[in-house]
Amino acid sequence: MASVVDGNGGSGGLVVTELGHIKELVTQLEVHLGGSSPDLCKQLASQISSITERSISLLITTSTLDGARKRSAAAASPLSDASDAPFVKATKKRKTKNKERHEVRVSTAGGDGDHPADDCHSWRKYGQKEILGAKHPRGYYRCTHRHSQGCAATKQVQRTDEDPTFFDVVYLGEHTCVQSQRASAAAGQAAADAQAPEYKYNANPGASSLLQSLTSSLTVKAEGPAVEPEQQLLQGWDAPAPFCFSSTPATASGCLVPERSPFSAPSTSDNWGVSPATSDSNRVVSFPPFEVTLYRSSSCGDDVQFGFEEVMSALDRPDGFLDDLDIDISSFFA
DNA sequence: CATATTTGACCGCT
DNA sequence: AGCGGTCAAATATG
Repeated sequence: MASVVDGNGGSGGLVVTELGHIKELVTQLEVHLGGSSPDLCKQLASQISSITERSISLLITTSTLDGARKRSAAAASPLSDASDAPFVKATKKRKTKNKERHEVRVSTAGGDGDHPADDCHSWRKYGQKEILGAKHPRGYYRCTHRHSQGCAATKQVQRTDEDPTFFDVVYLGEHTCVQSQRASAAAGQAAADAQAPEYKYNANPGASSLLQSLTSSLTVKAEGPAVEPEQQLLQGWDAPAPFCFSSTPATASGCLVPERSPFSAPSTSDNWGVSPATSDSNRVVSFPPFEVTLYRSSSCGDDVQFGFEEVMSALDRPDGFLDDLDIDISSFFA
């Protein structure tokens, strides 16, 4: 359930990955420290800070949520941990049934301080509960189109105990709706949905679909063993990476909202359409997290268009970065 | 008036 | 029995 693509079946490896990323950023920072781009240094420092924060969050989450879960399934085989089948014995019925469950921790940045940033979906609150042992109540939301379109997606939002500026958001179920009635910030999303409905699940269509394209149309050297399709659905949630990837976009739902994003310019989802010819190389891997931050809710549905240079520049990576990752980008930037 | 939120009641699971 | 999740009537909002 709480699976990540780190080859360890747990978040420990992820934290290591994050720490590696931090180290890499520190190295970059050292290089640029005496340089002529204080802004870059600032950005690097900010990235380091944010990744560190995520790592801490991850460790906290691991020791609470995962810990509780693992305690309840203590007898389960460690190897089966990553498949969503810890209930081998009691497969009859669970309260959460077969709903996909994805957890993310988001800050109020991009939101209004009382709510996490908009995730480009219309939610309607249907309940609130005081949760035992938690300082803050949990809000229950379902998709606005539950009745009109039978969309069964729900989410639970709860302010974290540790840091009131952060929320734990749990998405349950998949969106089956086409959000053509979304009136607010995502006005442009409707058209995008019509043409590329698989992207409607992404919090940041431009950034997410870019990386979706990257991960689905490119051959990437994985850090760990190849991921099974079922596991692909789960990664990116318990993971602190700012994106979730999926080679099966139609089943991905509710990506974490990146807090800061260089993708502030408009773009169309279909500009980043996945090449059908590359569907056989759709292995999803755990990227060294692209530091894409500063997501604004107002960018939901915005059309963004940029080229490779801009992307790499925005990602603050050298052009050869992808080469280092053994990524074949030839078919991507046509 | 239509739609969204609040909130106590209800229900199923452990 | 207690807890978490959902329902639905009352209320609020535009």
